[in-house]
Amino acid sequence: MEDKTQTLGFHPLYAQIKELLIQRVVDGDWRPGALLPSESKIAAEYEVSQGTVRKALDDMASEKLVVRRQGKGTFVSGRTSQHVPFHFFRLLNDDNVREVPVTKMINSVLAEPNAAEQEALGIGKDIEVYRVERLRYFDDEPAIIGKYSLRTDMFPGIEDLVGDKLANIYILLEQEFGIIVVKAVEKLRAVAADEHDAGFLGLEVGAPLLEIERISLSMGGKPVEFRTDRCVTRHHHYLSEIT
Amino acid sequence: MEDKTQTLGFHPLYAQIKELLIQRVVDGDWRPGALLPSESKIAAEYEVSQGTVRKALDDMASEKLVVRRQGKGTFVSGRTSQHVPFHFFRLLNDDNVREVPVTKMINSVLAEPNAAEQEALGIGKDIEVYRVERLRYFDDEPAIIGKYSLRTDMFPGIEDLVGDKLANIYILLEQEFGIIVVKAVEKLRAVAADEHDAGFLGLEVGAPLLEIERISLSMGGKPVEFRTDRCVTRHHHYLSEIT
DNA sequence: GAGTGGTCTAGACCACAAT
DNA sequence: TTGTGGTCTAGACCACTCC
Repeated sequence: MEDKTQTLGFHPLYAQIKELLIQRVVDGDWRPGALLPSESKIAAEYEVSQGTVRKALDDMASEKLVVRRQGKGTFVSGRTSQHVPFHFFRLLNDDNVREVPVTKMINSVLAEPNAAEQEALGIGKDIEVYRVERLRYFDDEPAIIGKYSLRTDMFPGIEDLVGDKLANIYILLEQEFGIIVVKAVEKLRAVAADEHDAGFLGLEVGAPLLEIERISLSMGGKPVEFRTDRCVTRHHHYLSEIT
Repeated sequence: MEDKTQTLGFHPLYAQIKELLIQRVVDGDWRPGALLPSESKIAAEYEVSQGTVRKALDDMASEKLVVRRQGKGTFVSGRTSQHVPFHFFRLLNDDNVREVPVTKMINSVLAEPNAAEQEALGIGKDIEVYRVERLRYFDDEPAIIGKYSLRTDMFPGIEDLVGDKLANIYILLEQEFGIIVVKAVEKLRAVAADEHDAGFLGLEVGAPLLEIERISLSMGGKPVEFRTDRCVTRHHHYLSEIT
């Protein structure tokens, strides 16, 4: 590491180290859940002090890109290795408990992306998406009807990975493709159930539903999934914490 | 600062410093927006190294309790001094722009708290709440009907501070009472408009509305406000970012 | 006991803001 | 020029995990 000072757009050393480390994860050098080299080894490799590496890793830990454990080491983030399989799932029941829904796939298709998918995923018509529609139950009651779309350029052959594996899509993306989803941006609206919703959810047409549109972003910052769910919020709510 | 090592429930020095500093803000030693002493002065006062103070302040900055500005100093957080007056307002229009609504007060009352208010604010019947109902407009269209309740034990005389000041309640709480709201926990549901909602919002009964229940927490961790809004999401949505 | 991350310290220098 | 926070370094020691 040279070039420690540069007045134009000053870029600290630790930030450069951080970017290099992130790049290596994105490139697949270290898979989700993998153990990174120790601080001192990384410091030696890049010829900086241990404190500088520490700042880079602490930064990454605060963004949940890695997990640090005293006495063990620093690990690439991963839903698999952590105990948070439903990290992005914000629906709680009225006792403030996160129930895990039972999922039933309705259908799936490889298709040219529609306008919404193109915009959300930042792709053109030339890249197909794999679109899955599914119904989810709480306590044998249908509660969520929705679909998600995955880009096939990043996930070739995704359409063949059917079955149980698709129950938790993020674990699948990690295990099969080494892609780590680190952030989700959601837009929420109240909508009236249409005939399609009402039929699957056992409601009257016009019943209020909570619509959740989600764009999931990988560690590299790329949008990888576009999802739309419509949820019955009679006995559940969406939890949002603002700080 | 003595007692630097203690095996049972090890509590690092910087965490102790952090707690002491927070307590001084909560106690009103430093008002919202105030300039804190420099790192070196704090370090000298508590007889620790500057690095330890730095860690405490960095921690506080990451929780948005203080704002650090190179060359100027460290400031107690405050919506007033910052440029984020609608920090907790998550409704955007469909162009992803945060419009500031026009607010019209409907009524206000000092009252014994109902069950929901008691639970949300963690108070008993003995502490009255000041309850304000209001209607908010986007582009002259009524869009949000709701009410908030403030505990009168923390905000004595709040009922006399009517008018413009109540448009932004959090700035009022900072300026008049020195209370800094640092966190909000919101529960969202889709509900059907009742006659009351429909009348104010110009909708049919049964129209879908996004209900937002909010509990606001002060820097000391006390719940200070309980709010319930019902929002028309025809041209707006609620933005939630999950990391 | 060896290795890891976590804490604490001390000092040098840089970038930024105000004077 | 002075004072602030920001970066970088080097070293000592502590707490945790595993062998």
